[in-house]
Amino acid sequence: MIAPVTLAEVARMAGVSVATASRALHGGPRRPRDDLCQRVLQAAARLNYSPNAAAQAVARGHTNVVGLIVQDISDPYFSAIAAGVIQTADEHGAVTTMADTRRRLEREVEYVATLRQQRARAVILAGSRSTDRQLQRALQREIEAFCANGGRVALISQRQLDLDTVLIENRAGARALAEELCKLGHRSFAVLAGPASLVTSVDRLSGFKEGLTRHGIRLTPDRVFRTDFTRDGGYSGAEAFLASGVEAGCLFAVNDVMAVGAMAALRAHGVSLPADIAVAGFDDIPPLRDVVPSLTTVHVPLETLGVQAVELVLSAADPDAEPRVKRVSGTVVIRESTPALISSGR
Amino acid sequence: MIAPVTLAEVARMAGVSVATASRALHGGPRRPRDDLCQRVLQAAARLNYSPNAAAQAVARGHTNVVGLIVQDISDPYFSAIAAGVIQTADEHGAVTTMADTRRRLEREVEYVATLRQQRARAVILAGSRSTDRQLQRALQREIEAFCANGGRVALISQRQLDLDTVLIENRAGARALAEELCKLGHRSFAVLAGPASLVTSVDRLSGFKEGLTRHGIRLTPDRVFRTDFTRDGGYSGAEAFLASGVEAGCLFAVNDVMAVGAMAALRAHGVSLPADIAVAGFDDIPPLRDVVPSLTTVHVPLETLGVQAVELVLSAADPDAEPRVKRVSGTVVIRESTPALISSGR
DNA sequence: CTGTTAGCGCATTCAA
DNA sequence: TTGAATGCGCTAACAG
Repeated sequence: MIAPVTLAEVARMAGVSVATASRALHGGPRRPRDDLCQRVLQAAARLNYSPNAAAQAVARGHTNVVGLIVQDISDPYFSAIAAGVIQTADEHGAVTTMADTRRRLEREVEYVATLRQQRARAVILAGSRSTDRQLQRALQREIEAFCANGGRVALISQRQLDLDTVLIENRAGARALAEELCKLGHRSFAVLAGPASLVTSVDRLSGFKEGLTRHGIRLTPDRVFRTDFTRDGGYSGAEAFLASGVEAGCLFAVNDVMAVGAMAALRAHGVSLPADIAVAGFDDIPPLRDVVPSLTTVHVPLETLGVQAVELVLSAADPDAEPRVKRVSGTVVIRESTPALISSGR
Repeated sequence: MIAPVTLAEVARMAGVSVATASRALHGGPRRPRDDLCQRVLQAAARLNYSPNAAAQAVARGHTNVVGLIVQDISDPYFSAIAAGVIQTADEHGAVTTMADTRRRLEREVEYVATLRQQRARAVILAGSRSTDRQLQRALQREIEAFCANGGRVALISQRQLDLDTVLIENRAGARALAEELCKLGHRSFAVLAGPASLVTSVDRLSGFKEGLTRHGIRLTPDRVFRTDFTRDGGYSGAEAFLASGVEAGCLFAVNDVMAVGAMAALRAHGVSLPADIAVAGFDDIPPLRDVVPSLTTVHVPLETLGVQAVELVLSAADPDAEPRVKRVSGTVVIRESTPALISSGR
């Protein structure tokens, strides 16, 4: 391992001081004379010089690293968000570092700590917040420490901890979906919900209930099946639903991956879709385009979520101004999985 | 932005020198006396000290950053690999930085350069190599510069540039697939291939041809449709196939996302699957579980690919020993999309 | 076993 | 405009 070329070597070859070399390379306001700049640039090129980002960070006091923490990068929900984050950070000349909690929310705390060590310029926490107070406290402490050092933080999900956030209107979206389904003539429902500790799941569930209530329908507890917030969770949840004997004309899974898993389970058990039962999801993840029957859902501009989070976190902002909130609403998209019921009388 | 707590402050509070504080925090062989360690640890805790990773990197001469460069993180192929990389890097105490070329292979060069600035410990290039000589040269130059500084590099795809690589046996996999399809009784084929500049596509196509040849079938050029290596590419490719009037009983898409897109197109044009035509893909991406009819493909352990790449790149290795190659073979998985033909006489 | 000292590579203030 | 000097936070030889 040959030691990398340093600024000093470039300066020497160019016959100038390191200060001049530094300034020439930066091209800022304090630009040296043109001919000197040329010499430095040439020397740098000839030596194949590459500035040491770590050293720059130490000297300058901050990095250009954006940390992204997701729950599961192989989930299309998160990979879509990640695409937006990576792309946008890159456009801003920032580097994206990624951590994956594998759905173990308590690990978010560790990762924020790691990012603090990296002196990341910002961290973006994507995914549902937890209802666990203890966890909230721990995360808050860690984030405060991070922010105390000048770091910026943004949440993609719910407003919590008083931070910049890209807020997804889960409740309103689910409510609207429920109403649309009712208008389609559906009257009996069952829901595949995620863990009670996930705010996203809680919000979507309660929003859905509200929507039904407006149409005089009450969703009894025995019609709510809790499982993992994943495709497999949807699968087993649907099986539980089937085994329960609950009669429902429409099954709402609180997110698309669960809905897709549920459809697979239903199909595997001889239920034909959408003839025997209607199914709806939430998120409108990209791969949904190829699901058959096409799935009714609530569209959320996932990639945009990532873009906005980066813009929020990278935009110059008063150190302690009010946290900004970008509200993102979902749009109900009715597709083949929830056909209108002729008997609805509409 | 309050300046972060430094080691010096911790040392002062603990009443020891920075060297001692550093050693106490590291817990290496040169551990200070027990009581001193305690004092340091306590001071660090009380001050909520967080070591400056950038400074450590500068002093130590290297980072613990692993850079991952993918073509498209929202493609399940890459997100699965990324999951493996992130997870494994984390287990090794390394941080993963991610770049996404958005399928513009020439950007790999830029990203390697960026990673060199970060003084990343290693970089992993996932995705097909290019057949473009010029591009190969540029990338090689950049990688050599990176390696000259002690960085390690691993490729996930094809052996190229004489580097450690997790090699996917595309040709053999495609060949085996073709043979299996023939054994199933299929006799007329068409292929949806990617750009001729992608080695992965080229290899799979030629492997497939070889397999057919062994069964006395020749794949004429008019039966090969070139499109993008994406879901949409598969969609439009299938449309081109349909429009061409080519008769084929089985359509092979060189990767699963293309196959899925193709199935959508076929279906949209009134072709029923698998009755009217058989379809096969390659990779066995996770979301394939929920495709109907289930897709015949060549299974590749994607997440494992990422794991192995990290292990390759993070394992102590002689600086200039022979590049290591981990061969990963694909396994043909016959599913519903390619039913056996009764008329095959088997 | 602990403290002192000298860098690491770079940005930047302060003189010249 | 340019250069010399200082500091960033930390690690690692070196010395006591």
